[in-house]
Amino acid sequence: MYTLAEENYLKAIYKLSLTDDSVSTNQIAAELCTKASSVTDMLRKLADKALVNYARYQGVSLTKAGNKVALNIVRKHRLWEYFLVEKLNFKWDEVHDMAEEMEHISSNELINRLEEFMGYPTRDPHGDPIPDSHGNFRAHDLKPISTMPVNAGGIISGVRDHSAAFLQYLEKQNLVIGRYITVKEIITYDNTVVLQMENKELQISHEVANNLLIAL
Amino acid sequence: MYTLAEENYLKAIYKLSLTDDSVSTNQIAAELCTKASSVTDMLRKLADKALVNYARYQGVSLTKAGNKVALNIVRKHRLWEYFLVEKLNFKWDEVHDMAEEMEHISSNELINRLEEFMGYPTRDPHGDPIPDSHGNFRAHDLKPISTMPVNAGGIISGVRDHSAAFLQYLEKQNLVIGRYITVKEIITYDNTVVLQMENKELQISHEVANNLLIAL
DNA sequence: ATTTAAATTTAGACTTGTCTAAAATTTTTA
DNA sequence: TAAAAATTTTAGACAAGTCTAAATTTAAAT
Ligand SMILES: [Mn+2]
Ligand SMILES: [Mn+2]
Ligand SMILES: [Mn+2]
Ligand SMILES: [Mn+2]
Repeated sequence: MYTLAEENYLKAIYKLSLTDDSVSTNQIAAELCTKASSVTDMLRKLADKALVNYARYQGVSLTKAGNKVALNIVRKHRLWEYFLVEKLNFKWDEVHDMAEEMEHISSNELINRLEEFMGYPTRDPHGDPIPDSHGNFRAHDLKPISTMPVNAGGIISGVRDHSAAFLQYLEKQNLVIGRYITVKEIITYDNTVVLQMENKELQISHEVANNLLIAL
Repeated sequence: MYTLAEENYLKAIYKLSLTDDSVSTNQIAAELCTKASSVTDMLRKLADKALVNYARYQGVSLTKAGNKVALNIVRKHRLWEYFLVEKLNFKWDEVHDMAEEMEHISSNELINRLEEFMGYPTRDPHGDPIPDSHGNFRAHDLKPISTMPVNAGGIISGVRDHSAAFLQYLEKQNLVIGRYITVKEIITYDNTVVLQMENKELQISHEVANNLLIAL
């Protein structure tokens, strides 16, 4: 239905739209590791197909149709990531690039059957919600550990940084999805957070605390 | 590593090489539903990359390197088909087009894990052999039913025609992989073959008998 | 309110893969 | 073996997607 490039642009705009209302040409270029001029060309094409609202120099947003396409790609990406981790025993830091290819397999019937095969999971390995076949999902309220007060506790439920390096660090420290932690102390000097975990105490930098999400 | 187009050409040449020693431009064009001029262009590129032996007007064959690439694509195609049928409950006539896309997912680690997950199957849903990770497979000796003499028996083990229409017909008649049949009679008028199956007698046309394979 | 800087778009070019139409080569047939 | 037919290749064009460099527009700073 849509080309690989179109799908990647729509997904990038979707992702950037989560934090910004209108998305800029340069933001998209950075997200896709491409050049602003290439982005402009594609935005014209997507606007012609009524997938984005675009007026030159004014930024871009997804139309209803564009949002639907983007959500379906996100759905496929996250279901394949779940498959790779739960069925093929990959680690959570290994699956992104593979899912990046697999999300473009066109058949919706295939992805629906895969979803059924896996028992209708609602979160991918990184804690991100998996849209159902109608594009609906429950966006859970998460906040970074860096915003928690001393003595507050919660369950690790997501990450902001999906890089392999960060995920590997978390895994090593046992900071994985589902684990309960409490904030024991915040060191004012550099905002290092001292966490109390099940059996040990652990200090994490503000940077890490800012990228690790807790369920409200 | 290789583009989608390159992979499709290599696979087509591989397939055609099974019956012919040297493959012609027109054969490839027919196989890929493209034009002879497009094929010529690609053959030059593949020859530059040392994936095919090509001298203009002389036909083409795969080099060792090209054969290895082609076999890996065939391996992926057949493992994904097996997955779709055995794990996601698709019918054998529904999986080809999906596998046609999935065979281009690049990760070999992924396909090796998938193979392990499924218990190292050796045949795809259509009876075709699945090459292992080194490209080795046992090419079984099969012959069409149309070559069997009266009273000969054997196990249905493969098909020559992979079209959905043919596969659906076979399924309907219970002529599926693994079933034992004997040739009861051959009607000389039009070479219709009368089969004795477990519980019933069935007449199949010469055309069908020619596309349905029995293990020797 | 100008000037400067940053962001964005346009112009023009390039690559991959495809096509049609014409030319060249090989194969077939007479 | 020479003409006819079929196959294959070349020439030239096009669409998708990308890039660099230059021009335009918007935003920021004097
Ligand atoms: Mn991912
Ligand atoms: Mn994810
Ligand atoms: Mn197939
Ligand atoms: Mn098959």
